[in-house]
Amino acid sequence: MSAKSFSDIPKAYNPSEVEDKWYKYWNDHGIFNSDIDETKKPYTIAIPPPNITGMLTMGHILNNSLQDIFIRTKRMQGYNACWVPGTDHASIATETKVTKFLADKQIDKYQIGREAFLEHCQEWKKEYGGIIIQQLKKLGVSCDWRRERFTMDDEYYHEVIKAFVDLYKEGKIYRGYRMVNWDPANKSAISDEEVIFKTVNGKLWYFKYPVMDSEEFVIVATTRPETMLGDTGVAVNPNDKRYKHLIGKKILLPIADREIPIFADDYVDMEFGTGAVKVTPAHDVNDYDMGQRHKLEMINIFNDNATTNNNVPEEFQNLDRYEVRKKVVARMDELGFLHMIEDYQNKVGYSERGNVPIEPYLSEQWFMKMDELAKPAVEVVQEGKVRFYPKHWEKTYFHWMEGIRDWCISRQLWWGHRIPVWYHNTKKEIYCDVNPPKDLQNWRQDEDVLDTWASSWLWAHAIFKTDDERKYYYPTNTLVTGPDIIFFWVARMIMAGMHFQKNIPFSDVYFTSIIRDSQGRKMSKSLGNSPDPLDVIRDYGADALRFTVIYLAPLGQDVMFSTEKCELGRNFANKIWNAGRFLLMNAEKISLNKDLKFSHIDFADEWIISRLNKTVLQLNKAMDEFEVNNAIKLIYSFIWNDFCDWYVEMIKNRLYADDEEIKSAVLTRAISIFEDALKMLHPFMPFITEELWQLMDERKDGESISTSTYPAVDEKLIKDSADEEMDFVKDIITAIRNIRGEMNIAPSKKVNAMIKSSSVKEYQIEYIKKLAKVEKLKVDANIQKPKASASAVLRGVEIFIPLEGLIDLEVERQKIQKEISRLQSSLAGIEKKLI
RNA sequence: GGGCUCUUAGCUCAGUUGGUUAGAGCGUCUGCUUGACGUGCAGAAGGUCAAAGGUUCGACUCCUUUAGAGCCCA
Repeated sequence: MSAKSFSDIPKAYNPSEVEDKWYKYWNDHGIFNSDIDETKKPYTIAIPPPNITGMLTMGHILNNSLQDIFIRTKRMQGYNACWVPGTDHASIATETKVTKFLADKQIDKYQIGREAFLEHCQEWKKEYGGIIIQQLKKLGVSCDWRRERFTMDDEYYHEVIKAFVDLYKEGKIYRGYRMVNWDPANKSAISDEEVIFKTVNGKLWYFKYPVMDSEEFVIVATTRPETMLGDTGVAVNPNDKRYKHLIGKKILLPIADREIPIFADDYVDMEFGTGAVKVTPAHDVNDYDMGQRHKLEMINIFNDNATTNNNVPEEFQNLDRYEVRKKVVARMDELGFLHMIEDYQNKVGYSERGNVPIEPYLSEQWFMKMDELAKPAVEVVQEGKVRFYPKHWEKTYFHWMEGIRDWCISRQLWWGHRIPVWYHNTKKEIYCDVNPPKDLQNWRQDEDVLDTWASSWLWAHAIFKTDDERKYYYPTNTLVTGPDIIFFWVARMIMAGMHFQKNIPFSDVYFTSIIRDSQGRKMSKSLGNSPDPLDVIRDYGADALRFTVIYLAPLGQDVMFSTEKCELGRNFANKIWNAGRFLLMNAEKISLNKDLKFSHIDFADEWIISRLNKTVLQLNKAMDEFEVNNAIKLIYSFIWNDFCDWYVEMIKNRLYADDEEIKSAVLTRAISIFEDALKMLHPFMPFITEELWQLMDERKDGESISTSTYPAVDEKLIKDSADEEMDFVKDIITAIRNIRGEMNIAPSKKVNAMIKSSSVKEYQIEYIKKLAKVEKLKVDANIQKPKASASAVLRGVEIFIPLEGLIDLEVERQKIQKEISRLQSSLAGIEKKLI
């Protein structure tokens, strides 16, 4: 065996030259591909499909680095590792984007119609939808790209429609006129999970409502005065003495001139406002419930874009909800019905995508019944068949599952999976099937599409096209995702898995950290505090970025990231590079011989071999427990502290000596240990490890560290005695270095040292001399401390270093005297304070 | 209002089932072109483990309370 020439290799590692080369190599040789192989155990990951409108963020970097670490580790450990990539169609996001894109070209979505619009969407997807995938490749992710899926691919589309039809036929999907969260910007319903509550500084308006056949008024407080136009009742608490006499009476609603009842309901909080509540059943969820209980009229006063409709007096019609608010308040004031206005902080629901306040709105929507679907999904987590990391997310999961409400799955959009329901033109018939009705001319299809999550909840199994594939690869093993989509996606995927596949979709869920900036703020586009990962990769290298993010991200903890922190990863890469460079430079002069790998072994070799095996053992344990952050710290410390700081320094004596066989044995062994270190590190930093591994030996075309054998642990080689001996020697060396530092002995000056001990072995002395820069080292159990010497005591031995001639004793004496005075005066000061 | 998480060195974080002297990286200070590496080497300083109480032979670790920060749900 012989290593490649290394003389012209630069002192500093340059990632950009290396990364693209190996990514292409891996792809060209199909390293990442996986096919059914019954002789191997599969290990499968389904990527959380990024949105086709998305751009690579630091969140993606963390998430996909983790998946790559898992999949590469298992691949090297001999599993049939399969990582399926893909994207989702992001109904609302894409439709918003394409609509805007067309509007910029003066094209109106409604004028061109559904079919033409969808063609534009497809084109847009072709043009921009793959950007994020290309960006991901820069990170080095080892997906099987032949398997790339999209949630609107034909097979996937069919799978989504089939799921709808099945659930419809089982009675789990129904259509209803219900109150939903309406996004007036997108003119679509959204699910509860897509509503984000924001605290806003608003007002509380107090209105005086005149009681009929009485001189009295009831004062009601509201944050949304405009909805009074749709009021159909006033509610009070049945126990409220203030209003008891009014229950059953009527109010003449101002402006609308409508007679509405005063009634009692337990829901009303006597403490809030005046204790009397105006009730608008068509525009508030709680009011809706009360309206149902008391059979109140429901008057919808808004159009789908949140302007007023013709259910309000003419002069208030066709106004935006905030304009009509002003107008109502002004009119109430004119009429003398405005009692007062207070400042008030309240929480307003905003649409996640549209970023406008949502409107509780009555409309015809499709819902999925969730209680029965949730049950098995709760059980598999309780039983530990699906495990969460960190475990505490289980509580959040159970809590949501227990209070789960029916899922509004219809969206008033065009881009997405169109609901497979047809209504007969003349008869009152509904048809639901994967295939359209045969006499299509007599039917019209439901206009709505499905919520994107109602397609991606099938992801874990729908990515596999054939039954054979599903049988082999499903359930997948590990899901890596953010806790922010635990309800949106994780919970629903478990439900889908249990319902459609009668099996869990994955056994382990790793919830990632949230990446924040150095001030702890969430990274966001609007703040502009998110670095572009591609810039970071260009400046530091993908390996350095991956390393840094993982090093900074302990399980379950947020990460404070800033680009400069990538120096950590870059420096580590450079360190490894130079360790490799050292070995290869020696390999140009020393011939290697694998037969000598375990010959001429001394305690330093035993120690590093012990450390290696122990590191792999701990590493395996950390990876099994998903402690990726611990794992990388183990590797880091093995490579930098054990291998570079100590072992490499310790083999130099033998490498620069004369015995060719010893030289060969030592270097061969060091390279072998280094190769194992590269293998351990490869899942974390794939590029630099591949580059060095390729340089360390002649490799055949198509060979890769990715498919080499993962280091195996030999527990017999883990020797506490070797660790102890090494620690002893290290402590002596450190103690001497310490004295040298304290005494200001120039590093270029050699010292003489004496160790009072009988336990220092002859063969350890050379190492101590070399690493502590000692000229003469005398070891004896009966040494007396010489005059004018510095000393240290450790582990039952005493070390003396005669200082005469090395330093100016008078100068040192003065220095020490000065220090004594300083300490004495500071002590006196402290004692004074204590009295 | 309910739930979850966090508070350890100047900063960002580790700290395994309670057990000698609480660790790392960055930053700071002192030295160093020592035949891989100044993206480096050697050495050093720096901590009442948020506060109080409790359990224990022993608490950063377990329990209770308090204060502060963040997230989720209502």
